[in-house]
Amino acid sequence: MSSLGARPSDSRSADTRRKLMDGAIETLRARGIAGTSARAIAATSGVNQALIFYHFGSVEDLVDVACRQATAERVAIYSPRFATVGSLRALLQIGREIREAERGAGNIVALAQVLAGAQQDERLAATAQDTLGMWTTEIEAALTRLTAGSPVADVADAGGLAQGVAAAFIGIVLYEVVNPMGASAALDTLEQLAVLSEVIDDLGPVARRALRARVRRTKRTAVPPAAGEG
Amino acid sequence: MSSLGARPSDSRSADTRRKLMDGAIETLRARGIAGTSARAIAATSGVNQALIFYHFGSVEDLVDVACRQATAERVAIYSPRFATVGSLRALLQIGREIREAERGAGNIVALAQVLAGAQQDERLAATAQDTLGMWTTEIEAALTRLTAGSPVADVADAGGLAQGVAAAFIGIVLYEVVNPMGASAALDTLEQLAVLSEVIDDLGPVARRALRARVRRTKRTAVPPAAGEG
DNA sequence: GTCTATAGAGGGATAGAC
DNA sequence: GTCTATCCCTCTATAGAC
Repeated sequence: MSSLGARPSDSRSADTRRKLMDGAIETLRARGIAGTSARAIAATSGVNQALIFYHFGSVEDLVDVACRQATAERVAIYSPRFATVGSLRALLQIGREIREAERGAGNIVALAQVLAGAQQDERLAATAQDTLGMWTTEIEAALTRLTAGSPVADVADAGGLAQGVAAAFIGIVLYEVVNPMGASAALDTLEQLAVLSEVIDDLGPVARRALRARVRRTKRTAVPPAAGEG
Repeated sequence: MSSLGARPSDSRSADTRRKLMDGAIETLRARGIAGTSARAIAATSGVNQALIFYHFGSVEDLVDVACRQATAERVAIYSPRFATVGSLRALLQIGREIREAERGAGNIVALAQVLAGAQQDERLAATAQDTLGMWTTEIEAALTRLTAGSPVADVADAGGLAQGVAAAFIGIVLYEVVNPMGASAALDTLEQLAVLSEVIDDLGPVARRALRARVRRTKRTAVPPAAGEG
């Protein structure tokens, strides 16, 4: 109301908070979990270092809030596409686009860093669980819808598959910096496995029934030991 | 020869180097890439901090040498099994056992930390590339052998699949701390996808030929867009 | 709400005694 | 080859001026 005196929800304050949250993600991306210090975030944000503690209490708290916010925004962008995607390959295509977009903006890379830090820090573990959960929820819903009635659904439950896909995605993003060609090949392979599932869905009813029966039978058998083992 | 005066290759020196290499891996596992300092490694190893710089030059150099050595030793243990494994499911079973064994010793967890650090550090990137390469070489050889003549080989090249499997494995190991149940479900799902490939291999020649033709056709078609997209 | 300055802990790396 | 002691840097977090 008054032109002087900042209110708690002042736009200047909100602006500072926003700059720090963006700066935290950018710092995670560019300098990793080990390099994400209060000083580094402040420098990236163009904000005084002491304001991190004034607004968020600690660096960890800032990282937590920033990741939740950034991930929620990213997921919201892709959510309509997850909800309407028409095939497993198209789902993987969304994955490719997210990966491409993230090469610039870098939110997945930031999440990967948080996940690495989560191994030693319960605070970061909670952040990682919740933010990754935002993605897996979308993926699981899409997978459930797309595999309904397919023999693939007999073989893999959507929840486990979604978590596996998300974890694999993180691994591939990390691996990409080390070996860009390898990461590409890995994604191509995932896509081709999706082709396989489409092919299976397109089989005639007779072949499909035979396949389904065989899946049930094979799932019950033990893993055959390798040659030379007891 | 003489009982006094340490030679360069003295057993005491070798012992110190060994303690530091083991300590570096253990520190990576327990405290993460961010917590792997010279002081922390020295404390874990029970060795004076200054000896890290005397023997290895820098902390990064020690981490590099330690990872290469530890990974080579681990790979050597599993190499005979990779070489004789008889099915994709049995291959995944090896993966499960490695994961179980690593939960205690922690070499894969250490590699995951190096991979996270590799995003910002070229030295660690080289370490990560080479050590992960030791694993993917084994996996690729096994996959090439196991998918020879199978329709799966038409769909996924062994190199890309091996890199994808290794990257996914790292992702799952990282995810495990955050969500143990989810990581288990992810591995179960991978195993069940392997079942699917066995089922495909067991199809009769007619169904197999049809499958193969359809794979070729589908690989050429574009991804159908989701509803509501341009 | 934002800033400067600083306390106090921990970091890499080295000098020099033994 | 090993150890102590130390330099100088960066870190988190806070106190206090504005």
